[in-house]
Amino acid sequence: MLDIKLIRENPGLVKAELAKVGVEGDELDRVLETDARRRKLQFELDELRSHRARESKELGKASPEVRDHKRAEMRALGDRITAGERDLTELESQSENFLLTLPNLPRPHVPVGKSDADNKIVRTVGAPQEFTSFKPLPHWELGERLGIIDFDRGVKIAGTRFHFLIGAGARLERALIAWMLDIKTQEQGYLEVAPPLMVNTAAVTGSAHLPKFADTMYRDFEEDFYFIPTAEVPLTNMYAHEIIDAARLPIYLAAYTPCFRREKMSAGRDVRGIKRGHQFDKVEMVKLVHPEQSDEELENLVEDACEICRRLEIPYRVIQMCTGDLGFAAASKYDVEMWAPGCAEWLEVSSCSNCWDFQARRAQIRFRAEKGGKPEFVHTLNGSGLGMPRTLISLLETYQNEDGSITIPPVLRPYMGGMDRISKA
RNA sequence: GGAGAGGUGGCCGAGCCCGGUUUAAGGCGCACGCCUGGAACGCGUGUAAACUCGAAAGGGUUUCGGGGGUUCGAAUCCCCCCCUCUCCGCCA
Repeated sequence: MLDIKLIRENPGLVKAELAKVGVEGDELDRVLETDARRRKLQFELDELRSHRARESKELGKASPEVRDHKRAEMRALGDRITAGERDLTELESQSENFLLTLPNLPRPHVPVGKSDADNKIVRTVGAPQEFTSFKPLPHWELGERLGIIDFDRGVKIAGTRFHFLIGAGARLERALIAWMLDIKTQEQGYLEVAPPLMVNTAAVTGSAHLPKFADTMYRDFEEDFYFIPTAEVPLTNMYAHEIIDAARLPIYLAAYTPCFRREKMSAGRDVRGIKRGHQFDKVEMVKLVHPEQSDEELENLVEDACEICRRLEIPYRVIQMCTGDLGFAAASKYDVEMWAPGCAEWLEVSSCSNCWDFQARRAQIRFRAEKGGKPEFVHTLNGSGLGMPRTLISLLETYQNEDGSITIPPVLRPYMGGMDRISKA
């Protein structure tokens, strides 16, 4: 959420920045008008309430005659206050509801652009390998031939975009998760967390997935539960409505969780293989940091994601999102893409965002810089480290052999009970 | 799911029956000052957040789990909801 004070004091700037992310700021004038009315009403109401408190106290001490005499007058005052409170609540929720629909503003260094076509390739590490003796297969063929991915039975019991991982396939994913978490916790300084996979409306609003993305999430309509679309939601909200001691910052959190997405927006896209399912596993990183650190922390976060690609020895590249492709909550964002030779494309395995104070303001995550100082909003960052299905795709396709077997990357062998190759059972 | 007990400031805890005398007692913690060679003890002072008016100094309002109601006036009375604990039931 944007700071209403920033909009109030600098509407021109906010409009210009919103234009960069493709949002017309025309409605800003309306919210400013609402805000002005709200403040005026707030002041008037405060005066009335102050008056009532004093008078009521006097009335308590007054004689019964005086009391009866003034009662009608006070009653009218009470009615005015009640009416004013109703109006104030209405104005507040109007402003609030509007502010909740505005996206974050981009950082100044983010390249201005309209769509993903304007994104910038920051660097490419490793070159896509040449397959000279045979043509690399896509993972759906490899997986089915090896019997480690079963699409038909996934569809049978759940529907399209579901699959089974079986035997060494399931084991391989579990190995990836354990290995990634070990790197996060033992080398990169993250605290491992196993969060709830279902969260309430407040949490999903705090992370800015509501109100805008309501139709992309699964939910329980009877009980105010949303199935998390990413662990970013529970991790970012972990410290909601808290004032964190500055000495505890930065907070680095890592979690493995399944993620649930309706993928309504992408109906018909990426239907082949395991690239885009309704449910997928992911290791997620979240950082809560001092505002002055967040730009630098984002760079480190991207590196923490890239480290996984490096150790798997799979070519990857880092893409800087332009203003038009930042998404709703990010002020700055990088994607990490891994090369998948079978389907011959770069796959987004990580998306790393600096959300600035956008989520912190929604979720009221604050810290106190010094004793007695005013609480300030932290900055929140999140990034995948990494998403399983696409990492699995790259891995299977990269490490495939001519006979259809898969070589297990050396770093994962300890997590596979020493197995060095997946062959047809 | 049923029954009972609860939810009060950073923490503990009184107030609720019986509405106004509370500026939410008292304690702990924390900060500062005095005391001390230095500390402990002791003494004193202070100790939330949000909104809002104001150039500032400073002022006003709201918040006793959340919402609604009664009332001139609600932490206190009434209704609904949420959460915690104890016991019972059911269940992986």
